[in-house]
Amino acid sequence: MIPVSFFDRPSPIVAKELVGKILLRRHGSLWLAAAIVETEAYGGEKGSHSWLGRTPSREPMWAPAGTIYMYYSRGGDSLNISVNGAGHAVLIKAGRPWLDGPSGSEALAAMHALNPGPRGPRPDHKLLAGQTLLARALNLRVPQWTGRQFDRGTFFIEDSGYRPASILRCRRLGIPEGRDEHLMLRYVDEAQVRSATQNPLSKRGWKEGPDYQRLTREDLP
DNA sequence: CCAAAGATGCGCT
DNA sequence: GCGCATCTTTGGG
Repeated sequence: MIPVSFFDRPSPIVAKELVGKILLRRHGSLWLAAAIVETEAYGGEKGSHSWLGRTPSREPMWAPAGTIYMYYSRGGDSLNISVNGAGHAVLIKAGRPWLDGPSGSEALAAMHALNPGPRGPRPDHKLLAGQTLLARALNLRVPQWTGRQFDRGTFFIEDSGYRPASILRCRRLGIPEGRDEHLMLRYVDEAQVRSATQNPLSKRGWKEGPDYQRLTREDLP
């Protein structure tokens, strides 16, 4: 289990270093397992939920680093973790099934059952390719988890040793104009980009440098 | 009580 | 790329 101190750092650092880590979620006798493919960092800037005001449902954003913050929007639950800084957090935006987990392919079948597609099963690489899809496949709901801490008995994050060879850093998605939408606070494991919500490389008009940057070995821990 | 927005997902073109 | 379904939270009456 990743120590709480991991989260007690600025949101861009935590967001970048969470890419490739493993979410482990107990489901009956199984452990559902997913590798994190995409994250977004949120601080005190506009665009962050904390900027909208401190309300009961957003309170976990101000809780000590490592606290789970979940919210419901547009028909689905989303998973976040509070980090260093008042009202700062990281959003877990996409993942992929991790078959080297404790329950192997049994966990994969369970995740498919928890998150079926509208017309039959989804392709494996799309099973957790979105923030609400990820929460659904891991059976994470706002009422049960917001405001709580990770716990090695039911839900925690592990370092498998996997290190992305390159991470793409680009703009966050869904941020309205005028709300710091240009900030480069989204992080995607380039090797797993087909499990991300959008591919920065194939987005029309986007060029390396101004629109996205590639972080490689020297930039990564 | 109700309207409106919201860190989205999906199907169709 | 665009429109529509989704449903909780919020804030104003």
